[in-house]
Amino acid sequence: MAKSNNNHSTKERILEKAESLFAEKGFHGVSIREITTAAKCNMASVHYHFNSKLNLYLEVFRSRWIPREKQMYDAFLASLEGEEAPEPGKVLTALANSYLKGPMSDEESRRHRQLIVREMQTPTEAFKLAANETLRPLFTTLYNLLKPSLHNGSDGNLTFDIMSIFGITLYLNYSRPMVSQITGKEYDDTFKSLLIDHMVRFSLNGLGS
Amino acid sequence: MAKSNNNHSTKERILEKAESLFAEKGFHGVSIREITTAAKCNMASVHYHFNSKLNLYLEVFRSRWIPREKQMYDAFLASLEGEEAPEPGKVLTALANSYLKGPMSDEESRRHRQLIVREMQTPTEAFKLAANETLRPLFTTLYNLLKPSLHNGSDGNLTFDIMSIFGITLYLNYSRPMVSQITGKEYDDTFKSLLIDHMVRFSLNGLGS
DNA sequence: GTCTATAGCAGGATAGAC
DNA sequence: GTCTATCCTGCTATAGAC
Repeated sequence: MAKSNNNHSTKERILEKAESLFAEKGFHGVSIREITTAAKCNMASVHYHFNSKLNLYLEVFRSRWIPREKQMYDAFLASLEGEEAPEPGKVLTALANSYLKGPMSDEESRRHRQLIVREMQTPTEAFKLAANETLRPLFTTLYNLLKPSLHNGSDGNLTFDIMSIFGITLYLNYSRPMVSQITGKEYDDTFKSLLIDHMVRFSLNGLGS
Repeated sequence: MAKSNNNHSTKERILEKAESLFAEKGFHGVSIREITTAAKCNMASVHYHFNSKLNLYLEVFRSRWIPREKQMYDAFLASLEGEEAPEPGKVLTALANSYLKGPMSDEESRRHRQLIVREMQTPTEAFKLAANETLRPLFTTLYNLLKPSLHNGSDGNLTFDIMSIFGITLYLNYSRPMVSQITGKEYDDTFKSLLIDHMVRFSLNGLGS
């Protein structure tokens, strides 16, 4: 299948550049030409390996996005060390560390979340994949972990709470340019850990626990 | 300029359909053909009235998005009735009612927020316009209204808090399909007021006041 | 498995009649 | 101000050599 004497086969290089460009510009904003130029190969390779542009896009999710998201989910579970009923503060800290820190570079994690936000706006088959294989399990786990700690036992509220925590997490992805544009201030080194601290504090307060 | 015997001139019909389609599919996802078919006029009209597709897109912001956002901002200010130091609960309730209820239909307000979220992901000239003319004033106003009530006097925290409130507000726009897809539950009539209640409660808690 | 060459089509933009 | 007709570019996809 892959050329055996290459660290990164053409197929892998295409997937990598495709993910990066789709995240940055969206499906319709990128051409196959652009992808293959970046991947230093010919346009025809995309059709040889993936049949079509749309299928390349879906393959980005299948072979890169979903496995990466599952890794973060596993890291999240692992950092709770199988505790029966961890406190909400511990749950949210574990969540933030696994999903916002994790092993990825800033750029990689930014792209990762850009892809799913684009899918939320204009869902394709990829969103169903992501929802069923990663988002729903995470939601269910969070729901079960947080439910016992709430004095206010309304299920509906907790559902919305978790959606808001998702929202903050995704949205903070875009905060750096926004904060600069809107407040005029500049953030750099400390920005990431500030975001994580904020996310934990705000969400924990938001839950009302 | 406009045909005087028409309630909605061709120019207006183009703007209206363009806004709707750009919101739904993004700039690159829509063709001029699609817009003019929906507006029941010919392709050449776009170039006659707007010179180019990009300029039509920008004009959607200039002549529709920004005035609408300003209306909501004014309604927000009006509902505070010039109080000196309203409590955070009152500020957030006014915010939610002006920005999430307001005079718009559900579909209209959904499109309104879709446009700005797309700009946050892939900013064009339109984002600068929106940031300078509407988002920054709103941010500054909220900052000044909320600052006196906080026991924790850190400026940086309040900046992030407001960004998170923006995030929740924008993200809840997409919640209905998300909640259904992820939880399997269905929401309908009561969904909107549930969202508003949730947004006020969660944000108020999040602020820690 | 990767390349060149090209088919075939859809896109934005323009010219000019009315 | 609105239309028809058309240009031309850039796109996806395919054929076929190596």
